[in-house]
Amino acid sequence: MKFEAFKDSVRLSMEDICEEFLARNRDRIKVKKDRVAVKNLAKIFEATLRVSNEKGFASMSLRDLSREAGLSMGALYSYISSKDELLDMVQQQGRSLVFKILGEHIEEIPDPREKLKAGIQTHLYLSEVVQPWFYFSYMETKNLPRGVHRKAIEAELFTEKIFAGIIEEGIGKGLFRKVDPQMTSAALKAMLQDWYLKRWKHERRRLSVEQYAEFVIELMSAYLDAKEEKGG
Amino acid sequence: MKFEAFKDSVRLSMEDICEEFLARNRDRIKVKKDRVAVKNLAKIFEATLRVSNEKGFASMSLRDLSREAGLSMGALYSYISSKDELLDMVQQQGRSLVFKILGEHIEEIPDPREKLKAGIQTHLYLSEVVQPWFYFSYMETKNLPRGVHRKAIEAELFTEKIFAGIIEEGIGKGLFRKVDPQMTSAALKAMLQDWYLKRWKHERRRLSVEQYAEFVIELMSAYLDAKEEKGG
DNA sequence: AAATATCGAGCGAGCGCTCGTTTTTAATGT
DNA sequence: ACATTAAAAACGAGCGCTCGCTCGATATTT
Repeated sequence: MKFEAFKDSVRLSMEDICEEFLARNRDRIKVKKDRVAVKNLAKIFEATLRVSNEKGFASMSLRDLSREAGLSMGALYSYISSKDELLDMVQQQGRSLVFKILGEHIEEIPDPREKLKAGIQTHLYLSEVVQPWFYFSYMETKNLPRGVHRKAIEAELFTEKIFAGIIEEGIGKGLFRKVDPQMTSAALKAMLQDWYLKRWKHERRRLSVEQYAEFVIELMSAYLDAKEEKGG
Repeated sequence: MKFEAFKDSVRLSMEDICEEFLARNRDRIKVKKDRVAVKNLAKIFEATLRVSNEKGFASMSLRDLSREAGLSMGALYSYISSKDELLDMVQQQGRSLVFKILGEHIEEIPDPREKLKAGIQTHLYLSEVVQPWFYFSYMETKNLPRGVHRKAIEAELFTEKIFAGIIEEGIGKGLFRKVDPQMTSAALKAMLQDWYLKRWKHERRRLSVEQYAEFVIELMSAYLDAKEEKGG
C-alpha cells in the first residue's frame, strides 16, 4: 500500500481525533455543546503536543498552554481537571489510535510474510500521520505516575507481541528460519520508533516514509531468510 | 571481547569520571581542594542521574538534588552556577566518554567486518557500564537551549558516521553487498540505543549484553552478506 | 586565626489552580 | 425583525505554594 492511499483511508485529522475523544470521554468535559467542545479540544491537544514536544511537558506551564491554545486559564479548566489529567488524556488517545489502526490493517492477513510487511508499513505510515502523538507518548511516558505508567509499558509490549507473534507463526510454517521472535521483534520495534523519534534526521536526508518502510522490510527479510550456515 | 574484560579495561567508576571532569573544568568549580571537589561532584552527578532518570530533569528541583546528594543548597552552588549549567555538565561529560572510549576501541582495526563487530560491542558494553549517562543524554537532549542542542545533534550524527564509514569501506572492499550505508547505520544505531533506553525490558527477559551484542551482529551480518537476488 | 567549605532561611518570580465576574449564544415573546 | 433573558462559555486577577538562586552566618580544615 502506498502512503497517500493509507493517509486517505484513515481519517485522522485533529478534529476527527478530538471527536472520537469527546465521544469516549463525554462526562469529564464540562462544556456541553459538542461543536464548541471539539473545536477547543483540538486547540488544546494541538498546543499541548506542539509546546510539549518542543520543551517537554513538565516545562510547559498552563499559561504557555493557555496562550498557545488561545483560551483563558478558566476556559482551559473547562476541558481538563488538572495538568496531570491532560497528560493522561493525550497518552490514552495516542494509545487507542495505535490499537485501532494497527489491528484493522493486519488482522485478516493469513500469510506471515505479507502480514509482517503490512504491520511494518502500517506502523510507519501511522506514525507519520500522527507523529506528534507518537513522539509525545514515547518521551513523556517515564514521567507518568505509577498506575498510568504501567498502562504505557503494557502498550509498548503489546505492539512488540504482535510482531513477535507474526514471526513465530512464520517460523512455524517454515517460511522464516529459526530466530528468536522476541528479540527480533524488539529490534524491529526499535527501527520503527526511530522513524518518529528522529524525524529531523530523516527529513534532512529527504527520506520518504515509503523508502524507509522498504528498507526496514528488506533488512528484516534478509535476517529472516538467511541460511543457517555460518561461514566466514 | 567479553563484557567483563571490557569493564575491567575501562576505568569508569563515578569517581574516575568526576576526576576527569574536574581536570577539564577546574576553573568553574569554586571548591579548591581536589579531594573534596571530586567526592562531592560524584555525589552531585550520581544524584542528578538517579533523580532525573526517574522523573525527568525539569521535574527535579534543586531541593530534591540537595537532599539526595547530601549537600546544602549553598554547597551545591559551589559546584554548579545554575541548573542549566548542571544539565550541560552532565551532557558534555557523557559525550566525551563516548568519543574517547569508542575511538580507542576501533581506530586501529583494519578489517571492516571486525571493526563493525568491535564497534557494536564497544557501544553496547559502554552503554551498559555507564547506562545512566547514556539514558540521560538521550532523554534530556530536546530540552537543551539552542546552542547546546546542536552539540548534542552533532554527537548523534558523529557515531552514526563512524558506523556508516565502516560499512562504506566494507562495500568498497567487496566484503558487504551494496546497501545504503547511511540508512543501515541509522538502523544499527536505533538498535544500539534500544539497549540502554529499554533496559527494564531486557533485564526482565534476563538478556545479557553479550547475547544482545551477538544478536545485533548477526542481524547486521545477515543484511550485509545477503545475496542481491530477490527471489520469493 | 586565616582560609576554606558548608549551611539554610529568605528573596522574588512563576507555578498549578480557583472563582466571582463578564461576554457570548440561542431560544423566546412580541 | 428586534428586544429580552437565562443558560453557557470565557475571562483573568489572585491564592497558596514551590521554584531557582543568594548571602551572611557558622563549621571545618590546615
